[in-house]
Amino acid sequence: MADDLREIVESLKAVSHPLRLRVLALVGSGELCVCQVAEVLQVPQSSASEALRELRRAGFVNERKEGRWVFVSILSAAEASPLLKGILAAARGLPEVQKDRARALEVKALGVPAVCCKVQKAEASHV
Amino acid sequence: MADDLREIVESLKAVSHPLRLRVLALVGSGELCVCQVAEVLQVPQSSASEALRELRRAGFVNERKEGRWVFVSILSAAEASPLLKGILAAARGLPEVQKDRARALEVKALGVPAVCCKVQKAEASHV
DNA sequence: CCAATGTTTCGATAAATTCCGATATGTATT
DNA sequence: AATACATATCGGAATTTATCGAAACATTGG
Repeated sequence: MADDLREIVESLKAVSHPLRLRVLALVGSGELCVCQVAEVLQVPQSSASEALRELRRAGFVNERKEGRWVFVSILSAAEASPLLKGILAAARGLPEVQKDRARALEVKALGVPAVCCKVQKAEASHV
Repeated sequence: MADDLREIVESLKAVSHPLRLRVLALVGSGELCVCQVAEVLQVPQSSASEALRELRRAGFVNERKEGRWVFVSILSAAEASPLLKGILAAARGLPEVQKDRARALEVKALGVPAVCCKVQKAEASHV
């Protein structure tokens, strides 16, 4: 994938961040839309969006648009790379990541529309 | 090794840096002393030392003192971790890293004392 | 003890990153 | 067209990081 030092450094920078690493690990366990990511991780929607943008630039994930929703998943080309494998393997064992995954199951069960409305409400009542 | 999100993020930050990644890859191909690292990578000795400190804090390398020299190598406990394996695998393919390794062979052939004196001289003539 | 030398830490400025509310963009629905 | 809604981007103050010469520290050998 990346055959240049700078590119790999940029990719590493992308995951050298608590939220972005959690997002990557979360997406690594299955496709999600942006609002689901924001809801699962309990962060502002703009933060989720920015985290995903960086992960996209790093070449780790890709997006699939469906109407106004954007679904994100691990880029299959990257899935084979030793680097991503190592990162995901390291992340999988973390308690925080496991909790996020459990929460993702609940959120997925609700369906996308319900979740996204919930996010909107959370934003509004955020003071 | 690291069983906490923050620790892994700190480890990733340590290698999200051109010089530090090069240093890690270099040490990954065999033990070197600090002055050799500085000479191979053509950086000030203090930069090499700082890079190694971060890699040590990240749990990737350890040191072995021999007189006034400090030899650094990959921490054997870390060598087994998927994360480090992935990082080293990704780095190995980079042209810059391969050049560094070729240069390391030359520098190693000179022996430690000759190299370290050379570094001193380079510093002095650095204007 | 003193000088030489390898390494580490400090200092200080410049540059990059983080964070999230506000705003903009694009897409469906009516 | 107008509204609603999901996502993306912007602004910009606060925090962190990078860099490397200078100075401090540690070890060896006279």
